[in-house]
Amino acid sequence: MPLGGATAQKSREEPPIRTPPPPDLSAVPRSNGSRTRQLNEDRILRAAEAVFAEAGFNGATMQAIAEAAKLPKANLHYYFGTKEGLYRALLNRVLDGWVDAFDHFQPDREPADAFADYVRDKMRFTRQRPMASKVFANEIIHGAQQVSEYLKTKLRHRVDEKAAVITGWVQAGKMAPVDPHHLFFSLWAVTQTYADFDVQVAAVLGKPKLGRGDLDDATDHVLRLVLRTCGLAETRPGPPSG
Amino acid sequence: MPLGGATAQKSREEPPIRTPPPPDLSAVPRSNGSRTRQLNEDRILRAAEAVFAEAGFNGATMQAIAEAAKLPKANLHYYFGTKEGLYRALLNRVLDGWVDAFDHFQPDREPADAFADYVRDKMRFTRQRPMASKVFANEIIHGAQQVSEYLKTKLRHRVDEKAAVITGWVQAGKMAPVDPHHLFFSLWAVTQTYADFDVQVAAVLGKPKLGRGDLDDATDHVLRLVLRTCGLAETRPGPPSG
DNA sequence: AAAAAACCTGACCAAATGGTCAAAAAAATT
DNA sequence: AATTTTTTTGACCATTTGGTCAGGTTTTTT
Repeated sequence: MPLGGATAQKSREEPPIRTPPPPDLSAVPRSNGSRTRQLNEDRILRAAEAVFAEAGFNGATMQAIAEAAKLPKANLHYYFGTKEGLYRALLNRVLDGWVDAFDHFQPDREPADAFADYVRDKMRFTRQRPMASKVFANEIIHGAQQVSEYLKTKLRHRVDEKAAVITGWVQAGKMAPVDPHHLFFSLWAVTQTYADFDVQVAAVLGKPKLGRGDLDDATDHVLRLVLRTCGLAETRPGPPSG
Repeated sequence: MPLGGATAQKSREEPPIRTPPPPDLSAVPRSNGSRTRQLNEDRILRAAEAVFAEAGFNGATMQAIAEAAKLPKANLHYYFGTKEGLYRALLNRVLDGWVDAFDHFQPDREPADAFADYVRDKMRFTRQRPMASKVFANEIIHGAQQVSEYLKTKLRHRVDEKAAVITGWVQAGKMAPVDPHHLFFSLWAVTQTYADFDVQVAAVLGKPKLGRGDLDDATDHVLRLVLRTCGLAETRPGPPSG
């Protein structure tokens, strides 16, 4: 749980009565498992994902999210406190699915299989939740204010860990030498570009909108690119006929 | 000149008098070459690039841009009319430098050289004007409202043209078969990721901020990736010793 | 069924923000 | 030097927007 959740209220002025400082629960969303709460939070987060992806943090309005969720605006504030609270909760959710794909990199696996699985996972995510990717991309582009801690600790360690696995493969002669960190950056870039920059890709391909077939082509291409980069696929330098 | 310039005013309500529709000058910035004008527009655009990159279109405020440019806010409106006008002018400027790099792809060149030059150009741009890249990325992520026309026409044709060159190389047996369009998407992705997502890259590398050395490493890596993908570099599958 | 807790929401703010304008200063032109 | 054009700005709006709140409704607990 990398990020904090919703805070309920904050008074503008400190009340004169010094109540015993409540334990700082600001980091733990007080989501008792209440049925309605669960349902509504999910509904709001879904709406927020779409609106934040489309308009960015500042462009998104609580009103727009409320309308997308078909709930009154005050309701969002009830569950998430502030706009930032909602945003953080959303980022949380997005980030959760982010690191999991790393699990494919196990020392005892065949590199080619691991990369293939990883790429396919990423591309599947791109297809299924392009909005999530955009929200994340937007956050990073604008300085990662909310997630920089996460990047510097959890993500970094995770990457270091898996970079070591790749280094191991290289040293075992199982794949061509590649800078593992930069390899990850490239993997993220080439897969997420189909979510974040979908409009550009579609425009250049002359399609009104990316379809399943396009994403399949993209996956094939990316797969080839990665395997060749790692020396895991023959690159017959000539026309397919010869 | 892919995009329009500044529009001066727009009335909220249609006046009852049907004045003859004025010739649509909305697309032509009335920038006479006045010395001060040239100077101030440039100054404002530079400030705008930084602010828009950092905060996105909606997050950026005219006030903030004015302060960055050290000019009163009303001055920006004098030169660019509206916030959108300023934004479009900025995008214009950014886009100008975007397509030029394509010139490296000439049929009679050695593929390896063309790709190397292209990648180096892109990486140089990433290093020198990361803000510009971010402004552009932001625009695309949020639907490319202002540049979709440009993407669908000028950029697309340019890419098609150069894709043909690459196809030619493949058919001549000068490089491994690759989908040229997707290859471009990958080229853009892996190079621009170092501008757009610099914060993430730095965080994962454990640096406070990307330095020249990091960008050099990145360039080496990307170069290798591209050449291997195109079958233009031997991928000795083993440790550097063997 | 009564009490408590959780939930809902219309009506309201205060602040921020894009944009306007008129009058003055500076530059360019005649 | 007079006149015209361009530039400069402080003061000023109208609108938007995040956030609050009180009082009511529903659900859960006892």
